[in-house]
Amino acid sequence: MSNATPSRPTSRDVARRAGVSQATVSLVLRERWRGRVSPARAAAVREAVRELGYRPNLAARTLRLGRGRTALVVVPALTNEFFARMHAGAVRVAAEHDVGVVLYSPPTGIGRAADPFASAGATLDGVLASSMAAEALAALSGDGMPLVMLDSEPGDGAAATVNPDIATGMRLVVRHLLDLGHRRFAHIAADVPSWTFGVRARVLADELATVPGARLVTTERAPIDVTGGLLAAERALADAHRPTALVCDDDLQAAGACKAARRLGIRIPDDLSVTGFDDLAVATAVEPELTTVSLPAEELGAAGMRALLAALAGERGGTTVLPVTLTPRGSTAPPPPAGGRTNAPAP
Amino acid sequence: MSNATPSRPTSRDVARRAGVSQATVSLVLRERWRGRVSPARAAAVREAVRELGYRPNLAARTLRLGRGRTALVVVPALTNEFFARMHAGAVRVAAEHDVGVVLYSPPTGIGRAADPFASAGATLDGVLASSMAAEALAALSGDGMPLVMLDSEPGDGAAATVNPDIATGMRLVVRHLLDLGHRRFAHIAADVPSWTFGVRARVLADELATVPGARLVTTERAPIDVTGGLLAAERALADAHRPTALVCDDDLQAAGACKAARRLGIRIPDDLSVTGFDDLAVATAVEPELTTVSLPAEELGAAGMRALLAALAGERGGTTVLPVTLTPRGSTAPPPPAGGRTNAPAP
DNA sequence: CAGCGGGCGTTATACGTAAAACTTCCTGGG
DNA sequence: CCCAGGAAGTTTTACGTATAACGCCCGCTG
Repeated sequence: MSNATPSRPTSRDVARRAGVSQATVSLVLRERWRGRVSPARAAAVREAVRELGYRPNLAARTLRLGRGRTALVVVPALTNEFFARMHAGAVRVAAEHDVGVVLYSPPTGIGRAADPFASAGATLDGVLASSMAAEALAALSGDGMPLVMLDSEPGDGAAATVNPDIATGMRLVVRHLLDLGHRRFAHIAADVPSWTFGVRARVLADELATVPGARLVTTERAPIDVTGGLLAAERALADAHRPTALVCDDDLQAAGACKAARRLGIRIPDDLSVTGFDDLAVATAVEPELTTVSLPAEELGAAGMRALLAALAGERGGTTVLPVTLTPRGSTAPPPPAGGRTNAPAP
Repeated sequence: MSNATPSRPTSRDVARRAGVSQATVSLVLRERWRGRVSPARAAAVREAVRELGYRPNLAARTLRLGRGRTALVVVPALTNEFFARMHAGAVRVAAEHDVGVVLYSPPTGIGRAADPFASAGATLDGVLASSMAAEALAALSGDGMPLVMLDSEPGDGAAATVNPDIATGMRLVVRHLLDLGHRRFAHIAADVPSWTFGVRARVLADELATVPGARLVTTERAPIDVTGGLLAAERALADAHRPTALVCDDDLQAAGACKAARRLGIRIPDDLSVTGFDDLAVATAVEPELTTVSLPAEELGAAGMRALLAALAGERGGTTVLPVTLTPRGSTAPPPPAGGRTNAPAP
């Protein structure tokens, strides 16, 4: 177990053991030996590799090849379940292709974009970035490093973009509520600038504009957490012309909104309908369960990584849009009878 | 934008530009120039570095030095909020010390431990592993790679171990319930083998044993999610001799348990007390909010990374235990008056 | 004045791998 | 019989960095 040399075996050690030259070992291991090395020797090399437990030194390989097999994944916040799931999908695909993943999560929002590249530097082959601002692109595209954007504004700098069909998701939510009879809406919006939230706000407004009498009473910006949703809902419901439907940008906010309503004695879904977004674990943890939009988070990350691998291989991909579905649950229902009026006549 | 040579500048390019040799550049950049390079030349080198936007090639540096500045972090499942927060803490500390982080999350539970080392190989300097089985140690300790365990059984193979004070956490939960008057308990336990869950079960049993009349009616194993907790609670509450307190290993399970109870017409906390563990976001999303144990997840990851950095520097650390706190909320209360009897008299 | 040590720099080499360039041997066709 | 050409290897070199080993020059001292 403990030899004189506890250091890792090199390809030269393998060569010595197999009785061949180091070059031959390299040829065999790189599967470049068709018509270059006899099958018998190749087998001997592989046997020696097995016996010594040899693993190629990645630093040396990367140095020699000019590129490694490592992708940088940038996510704003891993503690957000959606990003975590996206990341899991990306890591899974990367692992399948024997590509390592280095994670970068900006300490304070989307800020200093140069840092991760300084630390992971030349060993990186590509970048998979989620929900990032455009200025971060500049630092990268100049380096000729393939960049795939996830959940972001499709732009020129990226080799490819993979997005969930947010527009359709929000459209389904609004239609669902309109079909139930709702006309007075409030939007609890995420307080961070991001493509996905921009789309949600725009589609919400657009859809309401197509229905006479329907209107957006108020938009409240809030952090993406339970407390944020709670406080925002309190503000939204304080309005005399109270909305009957609360459209939230996130399930956590929706859960908070439900708490706020209950504290005000407003029943869900009888008096107020609430919708979330993303279909996180919390959506089925609360009561009533949240009507929400299910996003294929894992598949999004997986597709993003596949696009990045394709880009590394030279292919140039466009924008991929993944389908989303509306998942109706218990937090939405027709508005109360007086839903159309301000002062409700008692039945 | 597009030069003849789009490739990264090397230290030789910097040397040429500054009118010095490549060795001098290296000396300046490594801060090894005290009495070796004149301040004027050093400044010139730094100027050239700035102008060219030079970044050292990490692969070459790693190859030369025999070690890099990269740590492997192994977590069972990033989509678990607790692990995500732990990981965030570890990444933060690593970034502060200019150390890169490679993430490995086993595709299927805690399984093949050799894989990540194959893919990240020789460039790794140390490993920070969470909730891993002991056999994974073997593959590593032999390589002489420092290993720090998080949230795991303190063992010999690791350079250091950092754990939350799970025993105290569970003790606080049980005392809290006992003080409220509960005597019939059920345990909804995580169905994965892990140090932390073993401790919880043991402490729960031990504490109940110290109080005459107190007993554990049943232990139900369940996956760590809402549905798992829901189904387990249904089983636990089907018992004729129904428990008055449900101790869950995780907040998600506790949330599911609350749903199950409500479906059975059991009020929380009036008829049944439920406790969670970890203090995840869901704990305050549900109603009533969950009484739970707050674990310092970020700090755990941060302390683990600090221990790993210390180990890389040659220091040998022991076991660090981080304090936890009980966070009482609305899901616990004294048992109903008939709590001691099986057939409750209708009031 | 010769020697010599210290400040300032350069040249040369090693890390482990990949692959181009080269050598050797063998077979078959003209 | 001789040579083209391919199979089967080996030798050599390059990747970019860090540092050991080596000069050179200047001022100081015996």
